[in-house]
Amino acid sequence: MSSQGPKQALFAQFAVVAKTLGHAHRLELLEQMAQGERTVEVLAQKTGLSIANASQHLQQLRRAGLVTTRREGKFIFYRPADEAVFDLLAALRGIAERNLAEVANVVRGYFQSRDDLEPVSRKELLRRLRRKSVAVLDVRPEDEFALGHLPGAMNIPLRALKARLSELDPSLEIVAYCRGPYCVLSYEAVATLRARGFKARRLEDGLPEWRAAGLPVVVGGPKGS
Amino acid sequence: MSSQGPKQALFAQFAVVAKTLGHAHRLELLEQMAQGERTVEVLAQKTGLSIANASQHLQQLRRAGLVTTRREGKFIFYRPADEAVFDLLAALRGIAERNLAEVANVVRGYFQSRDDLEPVSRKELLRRLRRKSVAVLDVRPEDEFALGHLPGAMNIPLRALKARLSELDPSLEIVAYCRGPYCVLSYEAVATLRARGFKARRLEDGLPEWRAAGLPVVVGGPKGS
DNA sequence: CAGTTATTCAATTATTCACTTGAATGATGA
DNA sequence: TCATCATTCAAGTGAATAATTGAATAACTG
Repeated sequence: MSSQGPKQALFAQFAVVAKTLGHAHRLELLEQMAQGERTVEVLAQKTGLSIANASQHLQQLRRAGLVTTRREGKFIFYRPADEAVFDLLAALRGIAERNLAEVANVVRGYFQSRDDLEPVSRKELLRRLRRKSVAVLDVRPEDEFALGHLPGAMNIPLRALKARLSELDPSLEIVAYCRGPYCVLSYEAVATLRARGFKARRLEDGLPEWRAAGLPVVVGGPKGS
Repeated sequence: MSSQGPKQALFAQFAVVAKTLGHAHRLELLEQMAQGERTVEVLAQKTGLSIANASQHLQQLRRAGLVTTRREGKFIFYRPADEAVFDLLAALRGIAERNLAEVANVVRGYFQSRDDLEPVSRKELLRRLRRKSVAVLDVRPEDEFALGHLPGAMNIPLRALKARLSELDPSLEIVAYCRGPYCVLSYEAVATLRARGFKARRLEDGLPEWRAAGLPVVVGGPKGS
C-alpha cells in the first residue's frame, strides 16, 4: 500500500510530518521549544502532561523530523529541528485564522476584546529602541527569559507584575511581549498596566517570531546559568 | 476536555488543520487542485480514489479551511482556499527533505539519479524567454494545461512525447515543467529528450510554484473551454 | 559497584479514522 | 413532473492512535 511510485512514497512521508503536527499537545510542546531548548521534564511540567506522555509525543516529533535532541549529562534537551518549523506553524495559524470561523471567533472574542490597539511592529520597536523612547517588558516566566530575550528587555513575569509596578518608569511607554501571537500573558499585562495608568502596548507576536525574523536575541539573565 | 483556555482552543483548531493535511491522499488531492480547480469526479479519477472516498476527503479539507468550493450547474469545483496553503506545503516538503532520511533517499535515489543537472530557475527562464533563446514545454495532460500554463509554453503530454518529437525545434534548448518539485513527468521528459539528442533541462518546481511566485499564467488552450 | 535520576519502552484500553456500501440531496433537462 | 447525473450522507467494519501504567535503559554520584 505504500509504494506505487516515488511520488506516493514522498506524499506518505509528508503526511507523517503533517499528522505529527496534528495534535494540540504537540503544538503546545513546539511552542514551548520555540522559546528555547528544554528537557522532557520541564516540557512536561509546562504543558501539564505526564512525563511519559510528553516523552512519547516528543519522540513522535523527533521521528517526524520536527525536533532534534542534544544530550547533556542525564538530561536530554529538545529543540525545533529546522527554521522551517516556524514557517509551518505560521502558515497553519494563518490558514486557521482566515478560514475557520471558530478560530476567528476566539481571536475576536478573546484577544481583540482585550486589546483593540494595533500591536507595535518589530520594525517600529527597533527604531524606538535606538531612540530609547520605550521600555521593553518580557512578561514570561524567568526561566524562559533566561533562555533568550529581546535586547534591553526587563523581565517581570505576569504573576509578579502587580507587585513590581514600582520598577517601571511611568514616563516611558511600555512594550510588552511573551511567547507568540496567541500567548495571553502580554494581553493581560497590557490590560493590567493600562488600568494602573501606564501607557502600554503589545509587541506583534512574540520572541520566537522575533528570532525567526533574524533580529538579535540576548541569552542569560539574573537567574540564568 | 476542549476548553481550558483560549490558547488550548486555538491549538486544537490548528491541530485540525494539520491533521487534515496528514494523509497521503489528501496531499495528492491538494497537488491536483494546485494545478487548477477541479470537480470531485475528475479529482477522484486523477488520484485513483473512489468518488465517495474522494468526496469524504475533500469535505475534510473543506472543514479544515484548506479548500473552498464553487457550484456550477451540477458540478462542484474544489480549489485551495488560501495562498498560504502553498506555503504550508512548501514548508512541509522542506522539513521532510532535510530531516527525514527516507525522503532524502527517495529524492537522491529516484530524482537526482535521473537528472543531475541543476534545474532552470524561474528567474533565468524569464530572462531567456525575453530573448526567445528557449522553448518551454509543458508535459502535463492536456486538461491540466488548459487550466493554466506558462506564457508561450507548448503542450505535449509525456505519453505523447515520443510520437511528437518532430514538433520540437532541435536548435533551441528545451525547458520542461510539470506539476511540482516531485512530479516525475518532467524528469521523464528530459531523459527522453536528451536520449534523442535534444538539449533539455527542467524548470525548478512546477506550475503552482510559478503562479505562487506571482508570475504570469495563461488560461485556456487547444481543447480548453 | 550500587544507588539515583532522567528518559524511554512495552502492554493495555478507549477513542478516532479510513474505506466501502447503498441510500439521499440538489440541480438539470425532457 | 420525472428521470438523470454529480455529489453527499449514514452506517458498519477493520485499522490506527492516544494516554496510562509499570518496567527497563542510560548516564551520573557516592
